[in-house]
Amino acid sequence: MSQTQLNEALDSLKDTGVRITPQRHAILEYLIDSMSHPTADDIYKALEGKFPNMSVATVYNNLRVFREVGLIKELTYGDSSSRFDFVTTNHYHVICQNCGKIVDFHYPGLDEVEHLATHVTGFKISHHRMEIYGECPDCSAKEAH
Amino acid sequence: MSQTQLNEALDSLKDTGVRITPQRHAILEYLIDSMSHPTADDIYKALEGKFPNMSVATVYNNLRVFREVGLIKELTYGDSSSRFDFVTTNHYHVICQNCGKIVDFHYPGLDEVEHLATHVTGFKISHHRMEIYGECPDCSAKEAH
DNA sequence: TCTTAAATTGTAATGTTTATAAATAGTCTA
DNA sequence: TAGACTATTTATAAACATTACAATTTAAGA
Repeated sequence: MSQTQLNEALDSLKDTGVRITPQRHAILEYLIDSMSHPTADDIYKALEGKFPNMSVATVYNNLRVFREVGLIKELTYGDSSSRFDFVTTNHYHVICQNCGKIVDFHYPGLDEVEHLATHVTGFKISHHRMEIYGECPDCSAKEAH
Repeated sequence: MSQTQLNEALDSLKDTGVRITPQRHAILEYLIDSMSHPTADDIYKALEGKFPNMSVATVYNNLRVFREVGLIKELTYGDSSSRFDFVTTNHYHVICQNCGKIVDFHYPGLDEVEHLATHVTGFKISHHRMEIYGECPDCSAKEAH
């Protein structure tokens, strides 16, 4: 795991005056380690062993805190529940419409889109998000069988 | 209103073997006319006068049908409920993070992104979505007061 | 160690969306 | 046009994710 990322995250929490609780430590650690994009429930279930008494509300509360501090991004796809992604470098996501697999896709940020949007709409643009949808190689292979 | 769009939509429903009911007609008409991006509940409330007995389930059912036929797009932003958009030309959305206003932003489709994603990930890409976030002029003006 | 405000917990409540079964109504055929 | 078949609507209940709340616990600074 990336101890550096975790420490940096903890520091930035301290700087914002957010207390470091064992639960927060564990949730952050899980978000950094898991190469997936877990839902709140995924996190809750994954930490059940370590924190048998942890409440679902704690997971949600802290995910909100982390989001407000800018440590994580909330991804809302079509499905019922949000997914959470630890913020590292700028990247987009490619999503398999068949099995739901999410693959990181590094691509230079589309700054020119934001600039044009500023001109056309008069908005003060802060950021954008993009997702790319398709079928992953595994699913394509299975289909061909 | 665009009678043409409505008729084309009704035709493409007929072609797929979907029955034209008064409720479907009204929901489609509302989606085409409303320049906003309504939620299922918005639609339900808007048609209450015309169809006092219409069920919420009918709205949801038909929005799913329309989506499957490709007439509308379902947009899942951060908020609690999905929004629905009648598909016309390719455009993206600029969203005000303060008041929630959604403005259409016409921009040539980012085909090269899809191509690169194909190469890098091996996915069979079908489409992508992008949203741009910021603060609308009205909200900026109010803040400055 | 003590104090205090913040965080956690457990539970109830909210709100959106789906499932289900009975009633209704389009559309096709004769 | 009438009748039959099946899709659709309705009403309601259920599922599900997320939030609100009050009581308890705890992190962190003095």
